[in-house]
Amino acid sequence: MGRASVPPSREAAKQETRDALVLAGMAEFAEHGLDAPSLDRICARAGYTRGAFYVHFRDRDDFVVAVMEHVLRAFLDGIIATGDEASDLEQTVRRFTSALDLQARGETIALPGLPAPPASGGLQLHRLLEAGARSPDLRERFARLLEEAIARVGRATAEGQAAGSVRADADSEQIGTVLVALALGALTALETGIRFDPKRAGESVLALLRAR
Amino acid sequence: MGRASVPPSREAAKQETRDALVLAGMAEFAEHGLDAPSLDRICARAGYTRGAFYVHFRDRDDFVVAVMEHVLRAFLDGIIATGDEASDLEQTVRRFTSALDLQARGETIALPGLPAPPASGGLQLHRLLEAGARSPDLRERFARLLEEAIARVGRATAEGQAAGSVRADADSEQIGTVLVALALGALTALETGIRFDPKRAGESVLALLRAR
Amino acid sequence: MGRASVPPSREAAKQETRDALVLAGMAEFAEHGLDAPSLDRICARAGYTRGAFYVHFRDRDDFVVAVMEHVLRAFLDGIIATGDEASDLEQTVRRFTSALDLQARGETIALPGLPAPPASGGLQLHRLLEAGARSPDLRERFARLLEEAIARVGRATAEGQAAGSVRADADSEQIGTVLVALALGALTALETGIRFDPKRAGESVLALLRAR
Amino acid sequence: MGRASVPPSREAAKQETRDALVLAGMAEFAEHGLDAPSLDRICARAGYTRGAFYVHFRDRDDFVVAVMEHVLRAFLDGIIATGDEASDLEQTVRRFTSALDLQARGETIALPGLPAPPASGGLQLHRLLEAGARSPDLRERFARLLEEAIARVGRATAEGQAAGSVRADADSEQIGTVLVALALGALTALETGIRFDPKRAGESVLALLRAR
DNA sequence: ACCTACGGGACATCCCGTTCCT
DNA sequence: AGGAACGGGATGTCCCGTAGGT
Repeated sequence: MGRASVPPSREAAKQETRDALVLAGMAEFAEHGLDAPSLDRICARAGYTRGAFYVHFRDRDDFVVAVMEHVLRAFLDGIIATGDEASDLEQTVRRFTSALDLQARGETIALPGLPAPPASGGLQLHRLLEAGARSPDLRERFARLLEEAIARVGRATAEGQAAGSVRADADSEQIGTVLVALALGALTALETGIRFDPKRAGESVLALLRAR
Repeated sequence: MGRASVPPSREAAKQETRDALVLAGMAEFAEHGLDAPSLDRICARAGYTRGAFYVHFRDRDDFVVAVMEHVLRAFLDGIIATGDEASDLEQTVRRFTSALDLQARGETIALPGLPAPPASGGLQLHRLLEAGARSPDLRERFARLLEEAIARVGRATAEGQAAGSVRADADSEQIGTVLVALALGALTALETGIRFDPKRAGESVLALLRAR
Repeated sequence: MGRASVPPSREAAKQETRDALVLAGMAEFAEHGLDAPSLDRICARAGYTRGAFYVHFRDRDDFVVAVMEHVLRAFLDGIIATGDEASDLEQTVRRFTSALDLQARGETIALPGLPAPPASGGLQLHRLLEAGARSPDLRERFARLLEEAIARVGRATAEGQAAGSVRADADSEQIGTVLVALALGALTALETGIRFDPKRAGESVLALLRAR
Repeated sequence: MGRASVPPSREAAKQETRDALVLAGMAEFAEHGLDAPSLDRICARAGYTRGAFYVHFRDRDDFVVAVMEHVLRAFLDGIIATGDEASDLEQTVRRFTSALDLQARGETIALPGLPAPPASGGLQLHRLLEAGARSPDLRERFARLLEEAIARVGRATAEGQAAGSVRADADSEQIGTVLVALALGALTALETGIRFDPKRAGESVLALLRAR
């Protein structure tokens, strides 16, 4: 402590600028997609010009990746991390399908960290994949995250098997993989606009997994 | 009918030009993504200029959609349609996981209609979704296709149940939905680069579905 | 003649655009100097964008040269060419000093071809020289023009000598050179803001040249 | 006075930095013109960064003016001031035309204070005028200098008339004005690249002025 | 006094869509 | 149908002036 708070002026101002740009980017991308918004529009919305932009980002792609990272983190903080304790398998699946259900109704997942998700339409998985195609770094980050999810679901499965609530004749790790893939597929299915009811699908899967 | 015997040369030449452009587009998109290639590059590769391009396509997006439709059709013709008769559930799943396995090894799915898929990396689902985001028309087409797949898998499930090889305590239609979503998720998983073994995952799923 | 006037559409439109840009450039340069006006300002004033600009000019310097050529031509058409017949030496000198006198009062030389010389301050010799330093082509053009002026004044001198109105003990060609240099110097002197009366200086020179 | 004996090291170091910047500026301007060299280039050449620059100069224009003042002073010290006593008119004219003749041959006027004028091409009057257009202060300084030259030439003329070597039927002050303007014009003429022989022109002028 | 870096603004290139022309 | 090029708009680089920081 002591005098640590006196001159955060420089670093703070810089971070403020960067954040303003990222926020503006999130809003513009949510409203008009990843390609349409010009840097001038985004910078103007943040109250800066492109001169400021290129202090913080190498180029447009670098910026897109930064924004998607922010979105991804917000999504995870809001959806996964909230209740990471009571990780019983049924609850995990139901929490996820509920979130999807909200998204299916266009009500979007409440993304904490956003002033107001204007018309975001939720996570937009395909944009995340697209950004990942541009940045191996982001792709890697996303992959780590998925693997962590797989591990977590796998553990929940094993616990369920130990407790006798999940059928025992299946490799718990494989079940983790399959369920996470299914989650990705559900997101994709929603984006394609096909008739897809997340809750019913979730119940069907749970039925398959239930002991007996 | 009627005056069909006059030289179709006019129409044929036109179609030839269009095809050349689409082919060039597939190659460029496969090599450099959907955004990078300029129309000049693509047209030059096809042996034309942009003047010809705008005779056949409304704008760039229209062209992207046309190319993706072509890719999608080729994919389906090659993977699904080949053996659409012996639609027993296990075979359907295995055929798909084998295709994914090829893709996982980077050997790409042999796309008939391509001279030589240079570095395409297969279907690139996220590009298809991206294209769908631009064109409601393409999205709709893709959605219909998925729903047909769901119906087909649902029928296979029902037949399996009737034959006693698939567990009976599940709505066959829901199983179709879940399996197709799972297929989409598997494609997505591969694109993210996570450790994912399509064949093992497929076996796990079949195990869950098996009677007993 | 015949049908020469039917479709001048393309070429004419192009020339119109170019002219509009040059006109806007003249106005902006006259008001704010050669360096200050941005291309965006100039193009906006002409009713276009920079996209149009680069169809007609290689870069900013190329444009500056084009504008200065236009100014130079206008200056010559207005000042020299008007009365190129009665080229007796005294008249030539007086016409020029009168023009300078106008410029000295800030009233600018009426430049035909300009809608209204806003605050041009006349020819601004130093800008012409500056432009010449950037473009050997323009410099060359300006040099040719000066040499023609020298020749013309030389002839007028010789005629004056033949007629007995100009002292005979001087090389008429040298007199031409000296008088043109003097004209350049007078323009320069005016730009420096020193106390300089063109008419009186002209009379002094004529006195030196007069026979007797 | 007072405390003048404390080490002047502070002041001296500062002046040294300023001089280094001006010297670097002269070199860069001589090599690439007034506009092209960036402040970063100039400062790097002087061994500093822009941080040092803005301690000594308000902005770029201020710097350009400072450099041009330096150049002007060097020019005057070298050309005019050397022999300012023996101011007989013929000698004054001949000294100037000799200097011009050197410049005409591209040998440049030896500018004391320059390590080696790389490709300076001498005074470059148009740059001086350009700088004057930016700085009323410099323009004023230049104007004073010209008026002093006019006065000096005027006196020399009057003396020549008194001695009977210069024709008496002319206002000596006007002759001064005309000769200085002629000098400016001669400089300009050289910069345009026209065929111009300073010595011959000088002789012609002297002939016009000679008594008889 | 001097350096580092933030942010504003200009310029040149590239690309797309349209229009005239062949 | 296809080519050529005009004109609009976006991107990235460069440069200047300023404000923290040493």
